Amino acid sequence: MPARAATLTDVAKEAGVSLATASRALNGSDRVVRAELHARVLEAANRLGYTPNAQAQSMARGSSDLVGLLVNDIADPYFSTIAAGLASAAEEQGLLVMLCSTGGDPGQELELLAALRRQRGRAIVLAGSRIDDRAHLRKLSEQVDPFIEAGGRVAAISEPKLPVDTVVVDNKRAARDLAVRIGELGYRRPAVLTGPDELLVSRNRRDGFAEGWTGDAPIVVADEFNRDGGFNAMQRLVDSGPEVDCVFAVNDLMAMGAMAACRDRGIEVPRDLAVAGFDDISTLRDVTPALTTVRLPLTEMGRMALEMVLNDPVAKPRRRKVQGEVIVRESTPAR
Amino acid sequence: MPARAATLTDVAKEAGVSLATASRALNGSDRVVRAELHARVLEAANRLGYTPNAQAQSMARGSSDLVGLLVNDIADPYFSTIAAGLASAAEEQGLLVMLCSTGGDPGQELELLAALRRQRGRAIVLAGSRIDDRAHLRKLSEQVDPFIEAGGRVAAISEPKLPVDTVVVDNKRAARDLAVRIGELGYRRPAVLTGPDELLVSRNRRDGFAEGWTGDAPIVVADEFNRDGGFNAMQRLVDSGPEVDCVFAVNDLMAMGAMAACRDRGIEVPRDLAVAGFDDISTLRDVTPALTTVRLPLTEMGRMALEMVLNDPVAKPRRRKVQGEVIVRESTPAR
DNA sequence: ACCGTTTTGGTAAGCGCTTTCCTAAGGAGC
DNA sequence: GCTCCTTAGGAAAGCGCTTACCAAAACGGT
Repeated sequence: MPARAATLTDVAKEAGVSLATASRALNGSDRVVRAELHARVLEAANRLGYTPNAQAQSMARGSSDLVGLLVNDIADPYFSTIAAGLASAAEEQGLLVMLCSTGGDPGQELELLAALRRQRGRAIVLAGSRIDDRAHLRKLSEQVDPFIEAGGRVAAISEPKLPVDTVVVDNKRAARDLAVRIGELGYRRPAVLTGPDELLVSRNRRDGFAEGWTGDAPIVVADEFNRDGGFNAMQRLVDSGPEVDCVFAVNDLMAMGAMAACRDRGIEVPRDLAVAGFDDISTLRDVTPALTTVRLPLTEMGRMALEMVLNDPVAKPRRRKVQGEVIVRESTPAR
Repeated sequence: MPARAATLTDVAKEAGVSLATASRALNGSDRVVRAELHARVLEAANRLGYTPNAQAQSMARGSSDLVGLLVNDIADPYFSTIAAGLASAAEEQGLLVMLCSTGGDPGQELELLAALRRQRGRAIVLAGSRIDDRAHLRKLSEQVDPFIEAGGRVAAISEPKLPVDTVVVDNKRAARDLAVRIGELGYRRPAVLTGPDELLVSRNRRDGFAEGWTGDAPIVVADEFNRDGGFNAMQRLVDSGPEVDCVFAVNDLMAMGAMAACRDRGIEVPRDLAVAGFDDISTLRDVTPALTTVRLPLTEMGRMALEMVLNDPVAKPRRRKVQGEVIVRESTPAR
């Protein structure tokens, strides 16, 4: 028993036909093979348990059926939901997804992007949050540009900082809408728990909220862009003791952290303090009090990105704006 | 400007050396290249923006740096956490992960497994929950066996139904432990919300709980293995109106659904009814009431699977048992 | 000065496919 | 019966690499 898989050559030999015929019979081609031979080849392939070698096919055909997906953290429900959408769309197209998780580290992001490039996939989707760092953006471009130059396709799901097709969430506007609704509900003194300043998502959500807010400028507390960041930011906010009747955390995970911090401090949500989040993570839809948030079509965004990246390339990068929908729930009752 | 990436041949030409020398200089080899030539090649590669073609390398070397990961649903936090662990371990090894999400459909699983096989990755990790279906298991084996025969490696994270290295969660025992704790806390009439009977995880958790329970056999209500399943099962349980003081949902998502159903029906958790889950999904650690559950080292399990699958193959499939840890929280207060 | 070892660069044979060309055979048309 | 198409199989040239294998040069020892 050979420790190697059957090759097309083996199949051809077994069927008593030429390599070319075997190829034509098995792996779709416009050329027709006589029915009898066709059957013989199929049978031989079956007998040998032949599976085409996709790598060799890509080489020979000059086109691969792999697409790369680069996310900040696949364990984060935001990204895993996007990934699910993209993966299901990819599957429909007969494509395979190569997944990379950067951990939010720009250096890592570059390295993984390079790895993805090496694989010569058909396309790469960048779903990491963009960081406002010119040097890093330039380095990204240095990877992305030649890949595109060589016929690869790239799309992003993020703030539109790279000159590629981008699914861009209108964070600012959604946050503005949220601020307006919060105001309408009768709140007067909001605080914003935000992520690091370099993170564009975080910044835009914060700024959007501030824009939409008509009263005094909200207090802003920054920390990490995750659950613990929300927890810590909330603690600091409480400790610094300003009067606040409502807290907007720039994502649902931070909001959960914030609510946990409230619990620790004996603050009851929403009686003593209202809380709102952003993203509408599905896993969190059943928490109590139900979280006011901004719903994003995450699955759809994954699909859209794949669709864009497979479309015929156009000279000018497309932008596809996605609007978030404010969902008011119990965590911000009318005052 | 050519619409194709620079190849090693281009680099060799540019540097005025042979293809072999360029290869040796750029892509690690035991053969040494004189410093001067080495520098010249590096420079040329740089000038041309050369990126090795990983597919071609795999072909030539006869070994790839891709590993496949097959999960039920990457949007499910259970799997996305495992994926995160596996991805980070893969990254450390310089491997790339190909991700497939089956949606729990066995047919899909087979198809995606075939796709993964075609890619001739170094290894494949099956993280889907095993279904108790001989025919399907046989079909899986028909894909797995030849892949292994041909030098591929396969591991699973699931119930040990396939003859491959497996990370197996001791679901039965953990559920038993949980049942014991629930009993100790003073509960007398538990119900179990379980998934479909074919799903082994679900069955083992249910059976384990029953084993550990010393009183009358718990009522069992089956539905889907997800949030909505928990919701529906809970509704049915309530409507059928038996006396129950505690509900064990076989995973956290079902538990969340169950709690939501309780809320709908005006049942207060944990005052009127206690609820426990399984998995300890990190996103849900801050819900109120805090959920009693069984903690699983999901990230670690992903890493373990990769480690196993990269280890030297041994004749006998290894089993690496993982124990869950019962975490009692507010949702099951002592009575 | 000579022979046996190291270096170290190059040549060419693959890896498993697809696809272009070529050629032989069969059919149509007159 | 002959030419002109059409059809279908096969030979072989790649795709972009790695890696035997070979050969030339440099080196060491005597």
